[in-house]
Amino acid sequence: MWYNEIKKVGENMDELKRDKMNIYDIAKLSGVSIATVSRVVNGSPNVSEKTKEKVLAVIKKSEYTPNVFARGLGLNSMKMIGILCPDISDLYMAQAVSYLEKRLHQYGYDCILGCSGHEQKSKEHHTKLLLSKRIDTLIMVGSTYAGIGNNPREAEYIRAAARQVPVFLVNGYIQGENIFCSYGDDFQGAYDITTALIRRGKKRILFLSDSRTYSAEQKLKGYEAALSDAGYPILGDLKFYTKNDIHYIQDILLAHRTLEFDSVLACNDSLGVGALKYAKARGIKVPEELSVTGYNNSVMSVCSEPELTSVDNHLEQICYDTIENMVKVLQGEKNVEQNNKIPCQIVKRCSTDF
Amino acid sequence: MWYNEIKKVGENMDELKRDKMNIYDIAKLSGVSIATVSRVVNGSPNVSEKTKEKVLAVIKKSEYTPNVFARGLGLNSMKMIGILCPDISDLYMAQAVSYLEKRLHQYGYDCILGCSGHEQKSKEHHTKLLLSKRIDTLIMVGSTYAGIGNNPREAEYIRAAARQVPVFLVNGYIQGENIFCSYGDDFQGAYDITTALIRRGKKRILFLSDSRTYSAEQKLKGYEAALSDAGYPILGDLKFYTKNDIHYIQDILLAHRTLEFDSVLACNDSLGVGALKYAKARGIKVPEELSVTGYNNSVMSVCSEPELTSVDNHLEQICYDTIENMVKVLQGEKNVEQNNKIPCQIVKRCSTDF
DNA sequence: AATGATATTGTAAGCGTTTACATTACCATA
DNA sequence: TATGGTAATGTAAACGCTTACAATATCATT
Repeated sequence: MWYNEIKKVGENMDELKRDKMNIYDIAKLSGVSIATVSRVVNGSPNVSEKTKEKVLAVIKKSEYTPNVFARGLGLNSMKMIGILCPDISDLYMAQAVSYLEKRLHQYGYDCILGCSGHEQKSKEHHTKLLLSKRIDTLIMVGSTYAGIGNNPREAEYIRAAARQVPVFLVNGYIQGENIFCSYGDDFQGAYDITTALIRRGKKRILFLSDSRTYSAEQKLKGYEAALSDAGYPILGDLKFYTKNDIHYIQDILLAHRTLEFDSVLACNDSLGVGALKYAKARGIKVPEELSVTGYNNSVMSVCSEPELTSVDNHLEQICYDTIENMVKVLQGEKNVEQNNKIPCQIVKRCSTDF
Repeated sequence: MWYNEIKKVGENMDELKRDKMNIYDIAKLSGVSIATVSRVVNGSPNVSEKTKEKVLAVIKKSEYTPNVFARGLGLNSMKMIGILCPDISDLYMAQAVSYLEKRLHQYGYDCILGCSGHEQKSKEHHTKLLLSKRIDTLIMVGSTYAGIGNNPREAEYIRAAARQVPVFLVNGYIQGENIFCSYGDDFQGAYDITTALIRRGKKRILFLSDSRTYSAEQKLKGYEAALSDAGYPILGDLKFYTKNDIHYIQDILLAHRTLEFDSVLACNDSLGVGALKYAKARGIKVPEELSVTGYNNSVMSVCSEPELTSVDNHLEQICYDTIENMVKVLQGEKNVEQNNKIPCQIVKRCSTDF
């Protein structure tokens, strides 16, 4: 065998431990062929009990770990999932990645993380990089810009990625072959919040958002639908777009003195906290004079004073479903749900009086 | 060549695009050998300009991507860094991972993320998993339990890992061969905060912590040193250990009615916010009657009311240094700093009167 | 035109697995 | 004891790259 001529393998196991062992070493030490070692390692049933024990003993003693690169070459998979996340320092996305990783791990997958930032170019670049690592599937965290023609390019590159591996969107929504979405029903969430505010007699609800993502658009639609259903007008000046920075929000609201509103529906908790800061700065009492609601039910909503009424969109469930679907797809199951919408739930705290 | 007999490769490139191309396909299409293709792909200087262009054109047209598994096999590296993070949903660690990933990416490395939780067993398990993926180095985020004999086992398994690949601790501290630490000088941070409180006449400073990590121990020592230097006694009942949960902290402090303190030095912002909630619940005015300081300067410190004075320990710098050191080590540089301590800085906000 | 140096390209071994297929061992049955 | 079937094991090709070394091309000198 060419192999033995290259590596002069001694008989003494202690001596061997120095270098990384390979399957030939194990085979030799246990007196079987590499095929048998491979079978043992991979839990094949076609190995006699005696042989299995013998090989396992050697493996244990020699601290052998199969080379994942070689295995990857043979199987064309390393059981690696790519996770693309615009910003892992964002509380919500970090939470998502945490849930995803946990579940992936339970299924024996590892994840390689790409933090792309929010720019289109950069997202595409990171996607390419992840794909070049021969990941088994790609999970994209965070809402997509697939609103009314807002960013047609995003849909395109995601569909392109889906031609290579199954793509799973966490809180994104794009339809296409090999694309699977799981997301919170933000239309309903915003509808419910708006309705609750209306019931408490609010007339001018400020819709506070920082982006034009699919998720944000759904919230907007829910907000508008609730207003319509209550027979209220939809006012353009009450749709307020700003930067996601607490103090910036405070300042910009302070600057718009003429803008009148009796409540704020913020599209995330950070925006909600910004609104609270504004109220504090102007000496407006919350919730007596102003109701404020956040969104996502993050830890921020519980840091503020008063604590922020928010919407829990069951991120854990979303992530869980994502991985379940992924496993199904990888197992070749047909007819996996491509459009998994999960209901939201209002979490009442002290920034509202309902 | 055996190869051509297996895959009947047509001359028409469009026809080829169906399956993934490999280096033989590219070689054939460009009329060169695979060695030359490899050289072009890896930017070797020993290729004529003409050939390079020709090959690159084919590569582009055929959308060829080198197989990372095969490359990994040959080079015994996939340019992959393992990041072990106890809890990626923790703001501080998520921020760290974000910084690390960004910098790694600039150096052409990808990172595979393992979220281990805080338990020893689980950490060891995840470490093994990461190592089995043949990562180039291992980065461990979060403080280690290497305090005064608190968890001797942790040091052991980290040293074991360091026998396989270089290990980099972000905010951890363990000495050993092949182990490189970068961390904030929390002794100094706590010392400075404590001194500032003392200067404002505080007599009974509550030291609020949730763990016995190296970092927490350093803070404790800084706190005690500052007290000593000011000629103050170190009182056991003022060292308060609790769970890291805002409402739990509020409740437990409320329950300890007899415990008197005029200021709180919290070991992280979450604990600090808990203390603020406690003050609010008891109607104690902050900062007039009670000063509260947090630690880490996270977004939480700016959500609360009043906003929390905190300590910025320059996480970005820590992460940056970590990667710089890592690259040096991988380049075979000798004498890389194994003990990189970075100064902290107080960020004054409204929860203190200094 | 022959020579030698250098630039460019090619050949084939090696990386460590998996697995189809071939071979051998084992055992019950005729 | 021969026979056939099954269980266990082994052999060798295949995965797609890198790279040492060999071979050839190129070109300026003599």
